[in-house]
Amino acid sequence: MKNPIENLNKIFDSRIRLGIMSALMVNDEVNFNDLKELIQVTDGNLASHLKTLEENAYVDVKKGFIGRKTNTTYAVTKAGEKAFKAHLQALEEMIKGMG
Amino acid sequence: MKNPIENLNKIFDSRIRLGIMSALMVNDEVNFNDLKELIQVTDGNLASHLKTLEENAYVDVKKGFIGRKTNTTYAVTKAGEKAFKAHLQALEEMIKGMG
DNA sequence: TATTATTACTTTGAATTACAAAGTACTTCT
DNA sequence: AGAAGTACTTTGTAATTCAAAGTAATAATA
Repeated sequence: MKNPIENLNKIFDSRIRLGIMSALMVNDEVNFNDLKELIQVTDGNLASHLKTLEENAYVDVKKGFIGRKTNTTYAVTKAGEKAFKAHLQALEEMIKGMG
Repeated sequence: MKNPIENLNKIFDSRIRLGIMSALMVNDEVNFNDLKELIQVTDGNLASHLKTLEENAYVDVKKGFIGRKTNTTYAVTKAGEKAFKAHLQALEEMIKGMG
């Protein structure tokens, strides 16, 4: 038997970061408030998890406008997509290893 | 879009507890040292994560012997199996939600 | 024009969690 | 007798997580 968790990415241990990534994998971009609504976190908390993802270059920020209102949207980077897919792969292997 | 993480079990956010559960799902029972080897944790750390799982009634302890040596083995409970399967289900739904 | 609201944060502080290391009790092997 | 193994518990620290409050900029409302 081999270590079932060695290929899991520590960044994605956090359910909130998992949720963010999974939302960003589906949609080309998602704005701050929609993410907040979706994942049910406080804005401060969301901002700090997004920051962690940004620091790891898994997520990009795009500051824009809807009409005249500020609208910050987030999107996964290539690296983020790759890392997340690898994590899912590791999860699948862990589950498969369970026959 | 619905919250992708609401059905994830918080107990299984921890990679180590995930690893323990996944090892116990495959094998009817696994002893302390094999788990330690497999998951690569210190014994104190392993013991405390096992305790968390025991407290949640996801895991049972069986104290026995191999010859004359003490041998403590761990096994998933019915409840643990159910909870873990539900968690995996939630993960799968999260991934599937990603098309 | 004043004020209230909204967006997207940052900062602060507290609580929780995780971890390694050391200590313990019991047994077994040499 | 002494060393080693098993399965812990305890201790202390570090890291993580979180809510709440504060902030700055703009926009909507009265």
